[in-house]
Amino acid sequence: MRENSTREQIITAADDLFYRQGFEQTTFADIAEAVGISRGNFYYHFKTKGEILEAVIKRRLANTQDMLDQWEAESSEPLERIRSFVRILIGNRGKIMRHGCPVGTLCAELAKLEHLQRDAANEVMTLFRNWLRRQFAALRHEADADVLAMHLLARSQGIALVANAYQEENFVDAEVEQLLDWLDACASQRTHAE
Amino acid sequence: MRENSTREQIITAADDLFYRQGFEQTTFADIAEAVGISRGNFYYHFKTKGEILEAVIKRRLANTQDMLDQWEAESSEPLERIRSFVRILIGNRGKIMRHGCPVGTLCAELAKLEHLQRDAANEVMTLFRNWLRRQFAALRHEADADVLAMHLLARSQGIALVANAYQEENFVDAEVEQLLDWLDACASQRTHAE
DNA sequence: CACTAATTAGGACGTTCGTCCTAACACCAA
DNA sequence: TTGGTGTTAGGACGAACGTCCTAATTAGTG
Repeated sequence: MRENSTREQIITAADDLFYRQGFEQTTFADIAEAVGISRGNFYYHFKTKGEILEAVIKRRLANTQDMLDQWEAESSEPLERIRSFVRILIGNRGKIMRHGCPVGTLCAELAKLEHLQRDAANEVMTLFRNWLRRQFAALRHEADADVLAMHLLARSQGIALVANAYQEENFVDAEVEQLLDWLDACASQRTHAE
Repeated sequence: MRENSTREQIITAADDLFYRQGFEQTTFADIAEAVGISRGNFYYHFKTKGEILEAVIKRRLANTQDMLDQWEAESSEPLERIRSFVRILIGNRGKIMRHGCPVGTLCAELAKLEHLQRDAANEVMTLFRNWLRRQFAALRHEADADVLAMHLLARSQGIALVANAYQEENFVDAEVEQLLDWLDACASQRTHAE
């Protein structure tokens, strides 16, 4: 159960390759080369390619949950917490322009394949959705918290997809600023309305 | 050069299958079965699978251009023209929930494959981008016409991607309404500012 | 050290796919 | 009818892939 076990290395390499090349496009040979092990060795750790995907999604779920927990720990202000979410578009700007959003691109690919793990991939997005919903609810937006969460999700996904297509840095920056403005308006609107 | 030639039928079937299953996931056998011809017959019309994709994108470019031209012909008001763009999210809501946006999903897939036709796929999106830019410019938003066009593109793509993941009709409707409100604010803001 | 279980390497196997060849068929002009 | 061109069917071919088996190696335990 050590951290750098072969199994963990396989998941790490697969996670990266699934993101950069997509699930279907990534072969056992690709992962084997990245880890530095034999191709036949896979069967001992994972019976099928789907099991590797399952493990990758499981790890992404855990990592995402950790990140969300950290954002909650770093600030008690829901507004600031949501800003942390928006800012990952800046922090990961380079990666997003090259390969898109890891969450969105995987959901999109598995949706087209009507893959068994489709629901599992969606769970990662749902993790963000529910977390954002709780933050908006804490912002006194109980009634439309889910609508706002979905809106922010969609805006982020749209930015990532278009950024991936055109690779224009300024676009991401400008959109993030608009998103932060929208967020401020969102917060103050409810504060003044009471 | 007749309309229902085998070549045209192949492009039609490939267009549909690429949309529903993705490019990589669609095989020659799939297309052959859909058209009702032999698998070996492809080589006479297209040398490679990439050539089929090329023809499909070419047709999509033409169809898109026709649609944009029609929107321009139907109304002389740029605001109303842009509304036509937004409303395709409603008109194609069912298809989008099932398979995503044809433009966005193809761009996303080819970006991951670093495919040769990647730029060609982006051209379809650019067709919308430039058309929207011209409409916003006509709305007295000359200075930020491209920024607004990109914003609308991203919003639309985000809605399509999230709708595809969650398949919630209400979400699409609510987002489209917000988009139309944003559009109205966009138009009146500039009108009142002069 | 000896023995057992865990782990790995290498490759076989069957399938699927894109590509390509060739013989046969259809249509049309002379 | 005859000849030629356009079109189609069927299958061959090699490569790539996921899967699976087995022998060899390593690590852990008494």
